[in-house]
Amino acid sequence: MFTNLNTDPRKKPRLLGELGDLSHAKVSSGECKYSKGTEIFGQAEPADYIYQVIEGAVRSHKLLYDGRRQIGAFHRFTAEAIADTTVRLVKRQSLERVAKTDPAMVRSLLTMTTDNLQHVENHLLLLGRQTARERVAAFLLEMNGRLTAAGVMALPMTRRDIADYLGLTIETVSRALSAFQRKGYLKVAGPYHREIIVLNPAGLTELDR
Amino acid sequence: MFTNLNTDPRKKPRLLGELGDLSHAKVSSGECKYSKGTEIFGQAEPADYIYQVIEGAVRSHKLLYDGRRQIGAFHRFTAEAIADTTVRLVKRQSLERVAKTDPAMVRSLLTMTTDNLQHVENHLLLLGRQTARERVAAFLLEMNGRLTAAGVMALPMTRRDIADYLGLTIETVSRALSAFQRKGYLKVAGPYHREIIVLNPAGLTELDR
DNA sequence: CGAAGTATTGAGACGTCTCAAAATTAGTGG
DNA sequence: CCACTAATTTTGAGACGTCTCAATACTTCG
Repeated sequence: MFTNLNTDPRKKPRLLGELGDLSHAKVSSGECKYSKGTEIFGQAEPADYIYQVIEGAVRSHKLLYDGRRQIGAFHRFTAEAIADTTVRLVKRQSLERVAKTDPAMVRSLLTMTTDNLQHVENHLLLLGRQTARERVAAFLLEMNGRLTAAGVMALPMTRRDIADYLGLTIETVSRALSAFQRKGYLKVAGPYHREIIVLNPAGLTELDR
Repeated sequence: MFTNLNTDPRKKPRLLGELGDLSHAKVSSGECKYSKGTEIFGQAEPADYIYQVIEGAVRSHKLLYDGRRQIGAFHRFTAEAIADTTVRLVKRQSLERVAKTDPAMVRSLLTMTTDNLQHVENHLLLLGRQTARERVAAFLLEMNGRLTAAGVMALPMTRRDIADYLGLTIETVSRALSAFQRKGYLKVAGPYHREIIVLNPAGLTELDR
């Protein structure tokens, strides 16, 4: 998957994901490790680099001047929490040079970007036109689709991350989850950031139509 | 610009835009004309084609089962309203064949997709975290940036289109515009769908920070 | 065990939506 | 060009949902 990973809406770096593997490509790249909670940007000129997550999990977000935050996507490469992460840095300039000699890679990049675009456009509909409960239901089903089979999954992020992904407050997310539990749509167990959710998808799917 | 143009969130066609010109490319393409209000899709299998607007203006949107709509982007190639439009159809399959022989075109597509992704990700922030007035202000400034110089512009779409673009109701859009007029941020004149807006960007820019 | 961080719950405030009516504009046929 | 009708926009009043602020509960970590 592909996305911005920004603190400033005006800067436009890119984050590479699962589809492409640039490790053998003829680009000048370097790996960097970031521990949990570290800002990946601010350390290199964002717009000049492309990032690929090798291990860990990353969230990409944008900020408004007053701190309001919107997460665009979660990127997960292990079952871990938003945790220690290794990232490969690729100079954009270098990439564009390679693009001329490696058409397959460009095609791969195009596929990734297109997939990401589809995800983000679905997210527009969610943010623009769905209620709080519909958003939380959609989020749970999205996570469920990516993870373990059969409605059992871990939620490796905080309520704040979920809220900022769904354009809600943490209180509203919490209330929605509580309501779903009361209705028998899910059960929660386990420690923070590794909560186990047992889904009864029937109810949620109806909400998420 | 690049975007989905959907009635069904599950189908994923692509709409090409200003950057690329496929008319001379070695792809099998055909032009189609659509009059105002026509659904471009439903007439060919959406997922199998890529679309490029040649003349006119197009909006792309997604729908929920109950009719709630979210517009992802406006695409404008004349100053006209969402009006009669000519579209070039390119078979996706054909495009992928060409991609192997025409790396420049793939790079062009990648650029377009990346640009579109940036636009959509900014829109996520708007839909997730900005108030109604901030959204309307951002919309006006976005349109202003694309059109005539110096704060004079035509608004070639209905309140419903604007509302669905901003994730609001038509009433809320109307109230925001009225409030801006009362504050002296803008003046409106002219007929429906060709309203002339005279901006005083100072106030709006502050709102749109 | 204590402290800090995170999540849940409650009560009220606020903003947007819904529904309804009035005003304005567009389109049509005489 | 005018009258009439349909469509769109504006405005108003109240309903509803989410946010804000505050208190409590729970978890993690020292």
